[in-house]
Amino acid sequence: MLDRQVDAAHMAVERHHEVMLEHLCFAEDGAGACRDARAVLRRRDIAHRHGAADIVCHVSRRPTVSDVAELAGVHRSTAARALNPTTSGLLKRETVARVLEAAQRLQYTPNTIARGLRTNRSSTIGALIPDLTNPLFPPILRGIEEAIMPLGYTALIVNTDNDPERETANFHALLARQVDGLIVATARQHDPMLDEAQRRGVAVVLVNRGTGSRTFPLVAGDDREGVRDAVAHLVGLGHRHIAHLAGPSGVSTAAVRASAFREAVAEHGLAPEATPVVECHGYTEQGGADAMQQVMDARQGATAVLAGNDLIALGAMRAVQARELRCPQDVSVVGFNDMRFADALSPALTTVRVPHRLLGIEAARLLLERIDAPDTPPKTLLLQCELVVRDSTAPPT
Amino acid sequence: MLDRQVDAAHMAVERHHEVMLEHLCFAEDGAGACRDARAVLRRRDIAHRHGAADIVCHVSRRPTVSDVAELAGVHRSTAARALNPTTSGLLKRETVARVLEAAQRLQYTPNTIARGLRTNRSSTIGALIPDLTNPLFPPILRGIEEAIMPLGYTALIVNTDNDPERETANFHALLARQVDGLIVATARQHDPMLDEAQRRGVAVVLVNRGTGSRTFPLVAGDDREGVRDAVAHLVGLGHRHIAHLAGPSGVSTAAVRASAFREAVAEHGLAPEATPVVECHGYTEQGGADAMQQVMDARQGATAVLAGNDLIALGAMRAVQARELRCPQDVSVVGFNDMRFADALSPALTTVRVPHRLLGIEAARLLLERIDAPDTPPKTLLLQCELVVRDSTAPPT
DNA sequence: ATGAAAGCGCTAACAA
DNA sequence: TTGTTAGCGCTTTCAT
Repeated sequence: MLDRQVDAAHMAVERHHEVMLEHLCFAEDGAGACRDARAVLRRRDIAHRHGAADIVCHVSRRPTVSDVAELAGVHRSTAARALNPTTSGLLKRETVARVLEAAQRLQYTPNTIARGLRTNRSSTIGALIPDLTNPLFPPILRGIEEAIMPLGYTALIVNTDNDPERETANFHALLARQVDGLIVATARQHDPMLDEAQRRGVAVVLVNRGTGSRTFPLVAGDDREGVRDAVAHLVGLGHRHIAHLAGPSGVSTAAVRASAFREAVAEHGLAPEATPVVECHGYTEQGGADAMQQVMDARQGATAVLAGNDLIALGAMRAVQARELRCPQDVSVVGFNDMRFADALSPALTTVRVPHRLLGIEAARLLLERIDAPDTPPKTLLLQCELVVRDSTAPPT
Repeated sequence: MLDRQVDAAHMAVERHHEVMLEHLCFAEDGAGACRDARAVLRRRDIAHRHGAADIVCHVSRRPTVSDVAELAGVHRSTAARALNPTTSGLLKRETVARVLEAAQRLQYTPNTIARGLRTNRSSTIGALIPDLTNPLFPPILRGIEEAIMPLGYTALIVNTDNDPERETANFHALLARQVDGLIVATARQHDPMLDEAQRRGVAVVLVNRGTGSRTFPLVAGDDREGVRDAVAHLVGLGHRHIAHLAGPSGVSTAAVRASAFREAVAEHGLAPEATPVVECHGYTEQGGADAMQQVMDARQGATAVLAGNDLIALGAMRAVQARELRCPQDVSVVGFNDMRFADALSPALTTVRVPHRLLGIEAARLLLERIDAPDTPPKTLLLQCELVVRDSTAPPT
């Protein structure tokens, strides 16, 4: 039909097609009356004038394998086999061609949902993200997408706003959609949602943030190493009073970075009094600004701060500038993550780059592995970080 | 098992439960052998030691309505009715209670996919986004989510990278998942994907970017007004040579803003030679930097530029600084969007704020409307923009 | 107020 | 190589 051969056989099939489409209309209006009102509402009656015959046919619903089969003159299952690359080898070439052509004509697209019901797989994974507007997460999602799309998977992405209630609601929404697995960027040290996931036997991979236990695979940056590099950089510049503006407790990255900070400064022989750790109430600009106020109010002023992440660093720099102090001349600031625009801030932020896109890619890979083999012991993958020195750090004056 | 009350009735139910679970195991290993290998692989055999009875039961698959019904001692359809708030009114209170309790005990979650197959709705919408790492889009997605989640919808989000091939592939992946509708932020003036969507009768709402025709509803910022305000601001500061760094052609926002720019400068009596429009090759920093070079190379230097968006503005400011010129003293720069961190750039960017989150909310509302009533004529909704004056604009020197 | 039964679109074991 | 058949989990009409 694609190549317009004009022979009897062709004409016959052509007629068959029209009849079938008419049949579909009847099915819709007659026997199909059992469909619910919605379906009827959704139907769009697109009229095609068909050549000389001048027959108007209503394309009233999505074509199914059965429609394709009928048009191709084969059985439903044969059509299904032809449409599936893995099974199409079992069929005669000519049959496959005929079915494929029919599918094309009808603009057939398989119904993944129906397939999923049968095969018990949705080819969909869920991604739980604390906050999409935090520039840290989009690259992770890009990585995830990059890894899964070639394999026919799609990601359902949900925000949790660090709100346990939203988190559970979203979690259940994802489960109800039969996701094959979950990538979780919202993990807390003690996380009831993850306990439930464990109980239910859902495949889960954590990204960026971990939990207290080793229950799930985790892909994260090697924060410990990153902190060590950052502290070495500051000490190398001559700083002896360094504060750490830690992320909120309960989040693993905050805990790891804080503990790594204490270790690192100790290694350089700095006393705890000269290296205070202040907890921010969130991985936010405001959190950073508030914490920085405290540091500046303290008796023994720090000449440098290591922020728990770039947003905290930004808040800290603003707090510094608000007091008519200058960064880096009066206070050096180091961030964490190297989020987008870290290099466009004023001053350009010295920070520890975490390979977020790669985090996403590896997490997705691990998840797909786990979906196929749920009982392999959970791996932890720490990806290398890199200190990026820009303009927010300088020797103390 | 949850509340350890020890009375006869409870025990009875308890036994029933165990029997049922055992039954499930048998079904899995015996008659259930027709399940495919995957399903067997996925099953997790969690062993519970149950008190004194010491019975080990295997929770081998997700509970279904049938399981709930069996445990509650009612028919499948009764259980389904009880579980559905709209139909539970038809049942005796006590029956409903019994079913609900059974559901709770089994940790039952409905299978949205199976429901969708039956009802022809997936309660899922698709969102096509050019690039998630462009800070313009996350707030739109947040808005969408905010509007749809309370109604039980979830969003499948895909990136297209402005690549038509990826776009079509993703489009079909979404269709295959039976999305109820699509929110499209990737529209081009002439867009084959949208033509196909039109042919297939998919519910679509455009957000931020429109097309040449009025086929689909559109929610966008009132760019024309925003541009007018920006130009008035620059003229008010005394600028008489203003360049526009336009977005890439083919994208509606670029065309609208450019045309609005020409209108606005004409209204202020500025000659076309004094108000050149340079097209950037992308809504990117690099695009902005390259275009700014051209402007600075031109004979008649501009004292101010209106950028097509904030990324272009950022690129422009960098190009200015790279030539040892200063912004705003030598060149004033105005952006568009007021993306996140626009206020943290150096200098803080004067820009036109577009209410992105609201765009998302309204687009989602419109889409839900359209899903229920596909034949209403498409509306266009332009939301008000607001000029935010910061430090990147000043009188010419 | 509840049960019986059919069917959404697809796949896969079995049969021919 | 292809057809037959059953069933995934859910909803919904019809019957009781």
